[in-house]
Amino acid sequence: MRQKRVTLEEIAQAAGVSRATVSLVVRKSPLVADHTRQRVERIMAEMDYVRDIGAARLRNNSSRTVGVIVPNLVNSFFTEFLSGVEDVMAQDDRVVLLANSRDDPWRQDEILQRFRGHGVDGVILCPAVGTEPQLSVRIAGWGMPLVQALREVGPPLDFAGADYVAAVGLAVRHLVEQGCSRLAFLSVTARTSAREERLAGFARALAETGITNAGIVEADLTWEGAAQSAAQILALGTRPDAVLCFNDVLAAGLMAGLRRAGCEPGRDMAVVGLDDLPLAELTYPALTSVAMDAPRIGRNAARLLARRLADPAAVPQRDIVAPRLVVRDSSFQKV
Amino acid sequence: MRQKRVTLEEIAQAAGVSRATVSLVVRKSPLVADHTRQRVERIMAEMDYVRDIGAARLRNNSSRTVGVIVPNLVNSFFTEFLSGVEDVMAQDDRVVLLANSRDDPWRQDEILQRFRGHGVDGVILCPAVGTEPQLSVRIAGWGMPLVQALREVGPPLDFAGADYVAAVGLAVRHLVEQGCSRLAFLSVTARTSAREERLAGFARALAETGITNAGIVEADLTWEGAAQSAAQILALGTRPDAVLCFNDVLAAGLMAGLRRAGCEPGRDMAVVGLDDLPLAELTYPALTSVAMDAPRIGRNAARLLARRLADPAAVPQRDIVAPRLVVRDSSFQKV
DNA sequence: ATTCTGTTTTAGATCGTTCTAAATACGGGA
DNA sequence: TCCCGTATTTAGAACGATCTAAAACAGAAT
Repeated sequence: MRQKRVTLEEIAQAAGVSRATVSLVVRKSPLVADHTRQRVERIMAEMDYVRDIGAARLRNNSSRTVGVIVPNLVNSFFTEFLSGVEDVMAQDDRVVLLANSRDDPWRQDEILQRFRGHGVDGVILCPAVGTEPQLSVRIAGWGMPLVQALREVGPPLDFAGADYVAAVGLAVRHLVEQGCSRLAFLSVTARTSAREERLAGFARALAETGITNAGIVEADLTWEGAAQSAAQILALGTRPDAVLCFNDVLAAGLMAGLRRAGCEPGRDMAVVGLDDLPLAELTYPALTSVAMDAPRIGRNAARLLARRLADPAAVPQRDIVAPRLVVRDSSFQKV
Repeated sequence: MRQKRVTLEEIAQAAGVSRATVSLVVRKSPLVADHTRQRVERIMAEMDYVRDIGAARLRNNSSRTVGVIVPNLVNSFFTEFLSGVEDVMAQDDRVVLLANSRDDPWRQDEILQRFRGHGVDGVILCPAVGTEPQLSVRIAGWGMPLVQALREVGPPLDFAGADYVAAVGLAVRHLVEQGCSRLAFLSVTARTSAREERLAGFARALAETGITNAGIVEADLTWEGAAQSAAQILALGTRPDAVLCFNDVLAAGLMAGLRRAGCEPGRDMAVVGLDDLPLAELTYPALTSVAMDAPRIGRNAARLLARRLADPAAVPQRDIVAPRLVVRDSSFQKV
């Protein structure tokens, strides 16, 4: 039995004022007299009035709703990111529409249309693999404020991410200090801006430190994928004494695979991850990683969007968080 | 520059029919003639029409929007659950409003009001610790369809969860088969229905197998909390040879704590978790756990809500998924 | 009293859709 | 030709808020 809503009209009736006045009270306008405001507020509380934001939006075009699209809800990096977004949005009394593109550009399009239909004020998007570069301008064409996060397509607009080039640099320098001299990189097959950035960081760090590139191996972005690539890594022309991984999930998988192949990570081979997910503490040996503070990136993205909503003409801004090296046990190498 | 929406009226104009007819086309009503439908559909596509769901809801009271409230976005059990919910909702062309109560009943109330204001069709709630038992009836009083998930307060209504009593039974029987004879339980301080259920399962399983209860220890629901409780467990009056943990996060933390105290899990002490999170594969030794299929619980919850929306008078239903034991290396015990 | 401020309040139109009830069109059969 | 039933279409009133422009109300100054 769907309840009927208490409306402004009814409150107005009960308070002996007009709908318009009650509306002003709801919106905390300074125009209404104190005694009126108090009376109306009391009555609203008594009658359990809940403002209909949908109806309001119809008139004034602000739904206090934002869409968030992530490519994945299993990788905890994205959920920590999401948690940061949700956090700031809740503080601003906004609500998050969540959707999972599963890294499928077609699904992503569907979701965007759905969001459009729901009248979101703006969108935070981590573009799916294979997203057309023009997507961000298409979205702009709809008049829908957009912030990209973690990955990026199209011309540089509002963006919240992390400095993976620097992150890779930190990791490589750490390994060099540990005495490693032949370094491999475990990358992923999926082509995203995040991947390009890490590869670029790898190339740059090799150049800067002069360490040997033992090779780049690609794996699927899963635990098993990484475990299977252990064999490839051990068979590389120049056998590496350290492996830097695209992220912690791959690093954890790789360590399992190496051990299965009789190569003990943290002793026979140094392994370093990226992201510093909570699981880094729980692997064995505990995983050395570079922390990216995903919740913070999420908060940044939310704030960027809030800024854009407040001032649609603002100049595009990029918020990049700095990485922090967290040394644990997997990066020692004692041959 | 916020774009103006293309409206029904404009489509109607362009197609030389009335607003009402276009509305019928949008809703795929069989009432309109085929040639009209086709013409209108073509024009809608040309003009990039997007139906305003908010406006529609205002009239017909269905927003195709559901709220989901979880107490936590870091524990991957909840995010996998969420992923299942989102999945089914997207299939039904519904959109998920996500919020995180952080296990705070007061925040949870705020969120519910916010959702109410946004006119959600219904809510999936995993109640925060300390939620008043009357909450579910209060929500019903608002005419807001509700499905509870994973945890439960108040009289039995629609609920999607897992059979933790059976899960604990599986784990205990497995440990007994391994030759364990003195069993401890690592529980949590937070008082939820999930906790009660697991404790009940523990008591029942002890009674059925006749194994010795070495004691129940409580920890905070974090990795560090569990690590610290290792000492307490080792100091128990009857020293246990196996520990069953509230969930995998605690189990992983406990294993780290035990090892730090010089007690090797999987050799000196059997450890079993619950939930079978992805991290269970990555701990060392790999964690024996009881899989609960969180995404499936999420899908169940979504379907329960869909059912309730379709038929508000349906008799309450409970969907409980059966547990599955996953044996890995942490449950062997070879003193 | 009247006029003039400035403060509060309000009627009525509006947002984009769906609903209701009624109008119109179309095809036969009488 | 006219009438009737079925198939299509439509005008106009909702839904619950906000906006605009103007009205009502004070109190002070003339």
